[in-house]
Amino acid sequence: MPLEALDSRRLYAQIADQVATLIATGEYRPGDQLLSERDLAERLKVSRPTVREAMIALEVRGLIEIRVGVGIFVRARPKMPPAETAPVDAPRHTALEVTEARLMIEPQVAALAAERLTPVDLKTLRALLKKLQSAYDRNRWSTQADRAIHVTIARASGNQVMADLVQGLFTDLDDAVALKFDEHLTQMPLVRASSFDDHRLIVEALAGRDPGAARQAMHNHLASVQRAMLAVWSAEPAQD
Amino acid sequence: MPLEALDSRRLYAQIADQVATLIATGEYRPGDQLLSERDLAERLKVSRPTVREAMIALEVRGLIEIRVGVGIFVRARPKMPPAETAPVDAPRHTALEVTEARLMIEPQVAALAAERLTPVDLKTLRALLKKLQSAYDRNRWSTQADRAIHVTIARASGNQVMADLVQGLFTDLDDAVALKFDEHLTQMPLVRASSFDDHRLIVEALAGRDPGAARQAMHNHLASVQRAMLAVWSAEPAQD
DNA sequence: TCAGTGCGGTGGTCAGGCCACTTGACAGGC
DNA sequence: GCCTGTCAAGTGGCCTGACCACCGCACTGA
Repeated sequence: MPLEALDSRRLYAQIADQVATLIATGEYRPGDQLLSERDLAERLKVSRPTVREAMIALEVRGLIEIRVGVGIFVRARPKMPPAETAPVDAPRHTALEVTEARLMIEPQVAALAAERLTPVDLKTLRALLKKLQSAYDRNRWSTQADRAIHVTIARASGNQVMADLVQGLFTDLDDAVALKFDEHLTQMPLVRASSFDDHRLIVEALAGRDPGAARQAMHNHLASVQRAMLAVWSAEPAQD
Repeated sequence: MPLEALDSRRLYAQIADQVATLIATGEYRPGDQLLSERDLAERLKVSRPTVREAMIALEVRGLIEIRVGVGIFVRARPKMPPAETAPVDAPRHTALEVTEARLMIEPQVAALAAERLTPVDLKTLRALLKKLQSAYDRNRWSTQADRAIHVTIARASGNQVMADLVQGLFTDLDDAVALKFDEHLTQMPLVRASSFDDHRLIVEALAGRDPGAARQAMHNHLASVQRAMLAVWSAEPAQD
């Protein structure tokens, strides 16, 4: 007899594992709503604080999303095991925050890139712009080309740190909310037109090796993205 | 500008981040014992369950270890691959590049923080400044306090993305080269004096809630760090 | 028809309490 | 002197019961 030592583990961990298993096996599918904390507590014969601890553990692990006043939902998890360095709350980086961050960073990066970019960089940018245009001409939007332009500019700055940072920001945007915003872009011809023009101006400023113009162009672009985002948000608050 | 919704983050997350920052900046070192849950609750003016939630979040992240009946301890940093997007090879980010990146980012962050910082943030900054001074008075330099000031400012900006970014930059600096540079700081009274003064001016600008002054002060500081770095580099070329 | 509003459910947080565990001091037995 | 058992203090584990802020939605009145 192995002398007890069975479930000496803390209750919250046992519960968290149990739910994690249900998610892993597909019993709970992305988007599903879990029972409320009160119901879970009753069902599992534990107190609500203990359930909360388990939920927080799962949230930190990125498995669930807790929406205040609404409920607890299974998160879509397209990505790998979350690194421990990851921030505490799961959805903590909102699209709005990322945009604000981009607004602070990318204009500087663009200015630096204007001084340092190579002919190869410029060629790449022009190709991407063409790709953007071809989508635009078909009344569509190429998110891929859009992002590629920004990342290329960051790489052209010659600073690996900034390049990785900018690329990392886009990873944060791989999110239901952000993707929804992209859809809006596709739907609104005016926004699309202005966004396309923004990118054209940015590349032109870079081609002219004019740091000030590049900074300004990038700033204008992201500021208008931010405005559009706020408009969408206030007009149509949420919906998933 | 309606954008805010900063303090709406759950308490446990704020606490967890605060502690995580202290660990990241070296304020808390591996093996150190944290205050007891009860003491933390009292100190932070929150309830014990909230503290427990924060501790569980940190435990899940692998930052601390909770020993029943004993206390809570900072874990020795094992390995932890910094996210899947992070660079694979090690020394890819040089200290010089990181400094250039900081020069582009932190002045903006400081400006934002000047508009948004809370009285608590300011109190924290003043305490850190005092710590910096006490080291300075003994002809030494407190790298921990230095870093903590920068990270605190980033957190005070209210933008989690920027806060995490800045904190991440310091992780990049945990590097032989960077540490060597820090040693140089310790050795050069003039650099030390100027650096101390820089931090004082930055905090003053923040206290005055003057975004322009804060941006300028931060820029001056990092620019002089960059200059000192370049001087050291050219004077004593290689050696790694 | 549609903006306004109230209500029920949900998570967020709190206060206070009891329990089990760990540790270390200390007294008693060898 | 050294072991051993006891006991008290401190810590985390867990519970109860409560109040609040927020969200969604049905209902209501203009």
